[in-house]
Amino acid sequence: MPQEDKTATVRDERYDPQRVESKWFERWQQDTSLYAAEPASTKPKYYVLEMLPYPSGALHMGHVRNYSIGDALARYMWMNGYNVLHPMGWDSFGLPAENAAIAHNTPPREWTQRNIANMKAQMKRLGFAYDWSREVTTCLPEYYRWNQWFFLKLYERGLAYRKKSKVNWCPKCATVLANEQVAGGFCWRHEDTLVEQRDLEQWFLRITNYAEELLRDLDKLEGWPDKVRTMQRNWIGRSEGTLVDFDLGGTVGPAGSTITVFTTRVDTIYGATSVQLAPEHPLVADFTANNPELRAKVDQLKAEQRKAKEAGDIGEIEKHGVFTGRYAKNPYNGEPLPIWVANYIVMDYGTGAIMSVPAHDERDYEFAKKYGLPIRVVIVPSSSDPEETVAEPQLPFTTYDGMVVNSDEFSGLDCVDAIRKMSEHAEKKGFGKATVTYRLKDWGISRQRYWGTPIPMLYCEKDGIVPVPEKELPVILPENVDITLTGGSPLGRVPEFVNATCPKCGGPARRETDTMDTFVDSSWYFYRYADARNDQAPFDSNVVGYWFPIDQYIGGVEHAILHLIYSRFWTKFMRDMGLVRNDEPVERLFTQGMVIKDGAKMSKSLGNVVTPDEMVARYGADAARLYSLFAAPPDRDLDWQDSGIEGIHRFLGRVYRLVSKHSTRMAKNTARSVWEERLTIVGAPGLERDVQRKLFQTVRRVTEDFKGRWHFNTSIAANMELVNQLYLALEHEVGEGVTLEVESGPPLPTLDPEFSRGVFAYLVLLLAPFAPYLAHELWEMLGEKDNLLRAPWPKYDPALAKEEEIEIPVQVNGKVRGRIVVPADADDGFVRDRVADDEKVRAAIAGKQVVKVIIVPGKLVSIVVR
RNA sequence: GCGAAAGUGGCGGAAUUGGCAGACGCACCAGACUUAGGAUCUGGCGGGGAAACCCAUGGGGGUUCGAGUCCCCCCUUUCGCACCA
Repeated sequence: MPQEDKTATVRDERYDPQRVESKWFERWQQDTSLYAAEPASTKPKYYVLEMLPYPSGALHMGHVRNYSIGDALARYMWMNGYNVLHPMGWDSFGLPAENAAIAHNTPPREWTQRNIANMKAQMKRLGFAYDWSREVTTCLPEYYRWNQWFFLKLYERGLAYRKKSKVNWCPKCATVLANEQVAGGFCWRHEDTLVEQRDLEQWFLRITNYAEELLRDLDKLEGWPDKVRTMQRNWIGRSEGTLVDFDLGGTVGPAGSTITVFTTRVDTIYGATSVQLAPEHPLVADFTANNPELRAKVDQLKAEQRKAKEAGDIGEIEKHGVFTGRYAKNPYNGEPLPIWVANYIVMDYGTGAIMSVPAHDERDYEFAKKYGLPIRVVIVPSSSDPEETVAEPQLPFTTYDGMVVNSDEFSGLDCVDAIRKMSEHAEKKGFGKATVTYRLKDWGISRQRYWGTPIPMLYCEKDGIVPVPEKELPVILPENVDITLTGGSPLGRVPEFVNATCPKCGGPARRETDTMDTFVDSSWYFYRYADARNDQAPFDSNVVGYWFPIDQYIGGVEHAILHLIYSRFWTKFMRDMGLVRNDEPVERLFTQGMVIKDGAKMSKSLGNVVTPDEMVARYGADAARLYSLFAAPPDRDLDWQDSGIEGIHRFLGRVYRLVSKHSTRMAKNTARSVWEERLTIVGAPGLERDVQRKLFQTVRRVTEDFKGRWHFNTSIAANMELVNQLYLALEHEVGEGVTLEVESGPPLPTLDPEFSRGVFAYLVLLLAPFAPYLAHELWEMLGEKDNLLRAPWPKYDPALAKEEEIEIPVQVNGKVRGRIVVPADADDGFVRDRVADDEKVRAAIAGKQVVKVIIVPGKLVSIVVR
């Protein structure tokens, strides 16, 4: 800092984020290998990942928050000597590109590329430390060819199959949705749009093959939030039960001659007094074929169920049913049971048919009461005293804690035993078996849209379904496709694409025109980062073996059952084909809260949006990042307040002025080992000791926040406290009326130059993960030559962080009545003496009898008197 | 209906294992420096009271020398699941 140039000095001492940040931005632009992970290293590896964004056009504050957390962690791990992999990419296939294309007449690829360029520039301006040499863009053939390759592998293994079935159709998306993409009957992208059911031929992935393992391994994911694990558990929805065939006594129609019922309580089957079918059950069509009256009633029930489902309250539907006039035989006792159709029985769970046991099921009880069906008790409470006559239980009696009665040879068994024995019985007799059902269904991945990975399959009149040979991959997504027309897959209107040659017979074949769900792209993208430029394989197994599993994954909880369950499935499939060795992709998962403003999620329609660009322009990237970490703990929702970032801006200015003022008065050109040793001196004098203690306390707090709870808001608060104390400490030495702002005047208070340098260097190191621009600027100002990014994280000596003397409160009968000052390690006897000396305490206990004295070392003294 | 999380000053939030409630920041008030201040520095800032003190962590009970923290009941908000047979 040139002393003779007054104006320069003045300008330099004012914190100007634009000046500081543009300087470092330029430097960082020059060095493309700055944040590159080392391919092989003796250092321990650390893979930190934030969920890749959809390139919608611009980053929003939610992104900034997500990436600020990840970036702070990445920088912290670098400073702790890890070989860090911190990549970024683009989830760049998907509907918005098509919709934008239709709205603005821009091809999806152009729109997407423009958005990527803009968002990448924003990320760089925000100073996120990504290894851009590993950038993954899912809409490029070099990426999606491996989607196609994986699809062929799945097909080879029977894990991809084609089937006609009822599928979810979103009229706004004009495409099919997976079950996971339907929320309460509505489209996950259009919360006001009801999903319709359509019969379509679709490609499915057999995720249900892994249902059991996906469920079981949740227990191993101890680094995941319980909330997410619970959501996945619920989604998989494992249920043990028994399938039982009820005979109709002859074929009714195409749907056959038996009703298969799923029940978790086969032990209650002797209490069944009817069979209930879902209105959509195939047999119902047979029953109503020649019975218009019944059909009308069934249609009514169907409509009621549909309405309730659409309203999202199928749980509260008023139960209605109609007797079909038919009977089915209970195979256990040969009893004919009336068959009903009921509006509360849904086709998409179990078999769509139940046995109704009013005595032991609340719903059946309610239904039976309403329609006057018989109620027969077959389970009674287990009695501890066998002599006692078993009382009639309060109905419905639904617990497993009971004993079976009135059930032939099964009478006398307890419920759990009975379920097992009765299932075995069914299997032996050939009318049923124990089974496990899941709520999880196979993953439908066909999409009738343009902007996605073409499914590499062919349809030949002679050879049927034929996969595209591996060597012909990728099947390139054609350009210049008219996507403005609706109805059917856009690719179907491109003859050059559709018309192909059958690789088996050489005859004409038709190409599959549906594209893949974009969740395919994101199911394995993080493996590609490990070996992003491989053109022989999706990745090299050994390279992936080094980096995986991901040590820390950070993203929004909204992907709890979509992306995160698909990714787990994909990993297990790749493991089974020998491509990866890990069972799970992610070791630790962190779900950050949303950014809200004025009590609502930021959205254009509410007009409460704050953009990163505005914030960067006004306060700089550091302030925007720091505020997004400071305003709330990362796992909670963040309430954005414009005035809050002002405070952060002020804080950064305070740090800047403090360091720049004192940088001229501290030691230069000394090695870290020198000032670090001076910093850790034992027996430092007054002011120095106060600063030293606070410094090491701060190092401890920030370090522990990184290791533990990730409450960066308190880490940053700790840094603020340190800065506040430095201001006061340095001010204090000068005396009254002299402030640090004075341009000329008496010399500022000086700490030992080496010590001083150490203090400020540590402060800068502590801020480096959160505010990299300012930290780099100050690091350089201090004359440090090492790369701050790899500079060792500060250490703390617990002994030096310790207070010598502490003030502890003295309570009398639970009220604070006095305070004593004692050495931090004072023993009980010493404390007792001090308490006895204290005037206020003496007054409080005067004339009373001391019953008990509790001394909590270092915390408080509690005296009980009577 | 079931399950989970949360409820603390005017606001965002601290208080990690039961031990001084309100760290840090915002807003506000006062002072300093100033031609000026929307810059900067310093101080104040839960409520009541002149004070001693008293009251206060959604409400009500309890355990304890001591409860924001543990237990029971209730209220509110958010999220997840929902006739799952």
